[in-house]
Amino acid sequence: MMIQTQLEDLIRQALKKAQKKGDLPKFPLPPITVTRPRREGQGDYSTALPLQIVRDVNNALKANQAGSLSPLQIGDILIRRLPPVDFLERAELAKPGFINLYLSPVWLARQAGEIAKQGAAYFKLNLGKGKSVQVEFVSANPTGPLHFGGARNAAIGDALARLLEHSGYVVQREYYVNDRGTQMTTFAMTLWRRYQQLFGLDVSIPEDGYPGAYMINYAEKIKEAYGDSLLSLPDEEIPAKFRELGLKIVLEELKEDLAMMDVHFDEWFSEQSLYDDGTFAKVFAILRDQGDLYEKDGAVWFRASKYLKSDRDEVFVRSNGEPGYFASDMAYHYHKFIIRGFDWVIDVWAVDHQNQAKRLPGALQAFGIEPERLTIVLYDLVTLKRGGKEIKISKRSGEIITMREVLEEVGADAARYFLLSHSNEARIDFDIDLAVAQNSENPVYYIQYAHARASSILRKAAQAGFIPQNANLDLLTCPEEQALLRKMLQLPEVIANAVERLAPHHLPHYALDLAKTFTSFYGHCRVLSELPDQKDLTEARLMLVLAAKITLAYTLGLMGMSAPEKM
RNA sequence: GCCCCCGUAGCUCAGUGGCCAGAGCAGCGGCCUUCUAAGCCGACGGUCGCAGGUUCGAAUCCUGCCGGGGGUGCCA
Repeated sequence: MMIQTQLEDLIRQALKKAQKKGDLPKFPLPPITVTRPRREGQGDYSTALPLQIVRDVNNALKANQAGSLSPLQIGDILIRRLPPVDFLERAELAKPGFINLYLSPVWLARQAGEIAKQGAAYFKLNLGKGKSVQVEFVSANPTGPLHFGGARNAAIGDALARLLEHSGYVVQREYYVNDRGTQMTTFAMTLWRRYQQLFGLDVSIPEDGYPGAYMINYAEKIKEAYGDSLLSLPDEEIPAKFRELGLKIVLEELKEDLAMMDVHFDEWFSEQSLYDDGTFAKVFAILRDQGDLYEKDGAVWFRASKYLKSDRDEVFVRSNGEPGYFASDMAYHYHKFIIRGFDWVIDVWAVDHQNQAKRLPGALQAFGIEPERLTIVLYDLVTLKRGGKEIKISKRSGEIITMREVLEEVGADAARYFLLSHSNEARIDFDIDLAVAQNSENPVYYIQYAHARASSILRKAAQAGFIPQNANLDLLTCPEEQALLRKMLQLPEVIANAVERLAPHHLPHYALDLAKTFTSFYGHCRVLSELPDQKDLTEARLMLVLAAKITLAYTLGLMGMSAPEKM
């Protein structure tokens, strides 16, 4: 359990005890929170509980005609009732009514040993208690290479999945493949024309087709595999055949691109399969039988107004007979919750889907699915910059800046770091020059360097024959050592906060903080010493270095970044 | 029109009820016979978009306004 949570329990116990013993009157317990103060001298943790309960206390006392208490008096009472524990050194009262809590330096020092012994397990939480959660992310249309914006989706989605996995959830990563509908047909027909062109036929791509040069590459792949044998295909077979071939090529490419970022999916879920396996028909029947569907203007509408605070209904089946995106989304989420039974589903979408994000969870009530079970994480777009100037993309030529291009230029670690370091709702100006810079301007290298340094020290120590197994950790008392220990202990809190808010951007900020604290320790505290009388200290510090290395690697791992042994 | 997001140090951004607002970078001043100077230490730097309100306490919550972006489709 996190130390923060343990302290909250401690304060709660003190309050209960004070009430039981009659030091304080009885009133319902408020939520008790212990936070990390910003400033030094205010404890490792503090609580403003006396200020929060002073009114309740005095109202209760007034009812008993028993005078009144000040926040400081209440704080004093609570401190006296705090049960003694090994990790808490002392509690101090501070004006106007705070209780500042100081961790025991000896206990802190010994955590280095715990981390070294337990490894990553030290930081795992059990917030999820085995709940199953699906994280669906990226899910870009399979009609071409991934745009760079998709990289942000991948970074956020994968980091969320990792955070949840390490917090006691059973996680499934899913990519939703929009393999049906008008776009797919247009894609297939563009591909067909490009294929024909490769054999010198004078044909042009469809009016609203995909003009990008990558389509020619796809056509060439088909030519390599099939030669000219497809030219004679009957007209009615062309769309389906080229859709199938094109989809296969694109999906392979998507998998490769995402693998460059070390992003892997458990399931590539086909939209078309919802229609092939009867899920859509089932959903349609359910809604129809509930009276949630009606016809108007030749289309079938879903009575969204029945479930949402909205007077606008949704088109379910278009007048051309094709189900709309809303229908697919309903069927898809029916499949997620009812057929596959996920406890919780997180969809990672770009902000331009905000309207659907607002409506879909409520609409699922039509299937008896509580809206809270679907969380849609929205993130803002990414603009690419080079030398401070925005790189414009040309829609007309169909040339986009692909995720692969940027990853090849800046590297997956830097891309992950920058894409993750902004809150989801904030727009990102991604400066390629900065991400590529291998100098002090780039925090990515600073963080990884800290890990490489820790590794280097441990390597050298091993060569020198140090085996820090029974080190006397009580020797870790200097400010830099203690600061490093405190920072490492913060990681579970960072994870818990990131999970609670589904905000992975806290990780890169913490990582930088941790690296800074480690490097400061490195600068102040010589680890490897030749002096015989320093042997104990060296061993203790080696444990600390090992613990720091584990913590750094774990943090980098949560972000999907590598932790190099050498740089 | 209505709805959502953003507006914090020169720049890029954290911080969403707690005690004198933080980091990185840039700029300024120190520090390399020492485990990687891709480094360390220090000083400087802010009317938290504006105006009201709620609260013992507001960058954080509420209302209005200003500026930027997005949404509001028988596109996804």
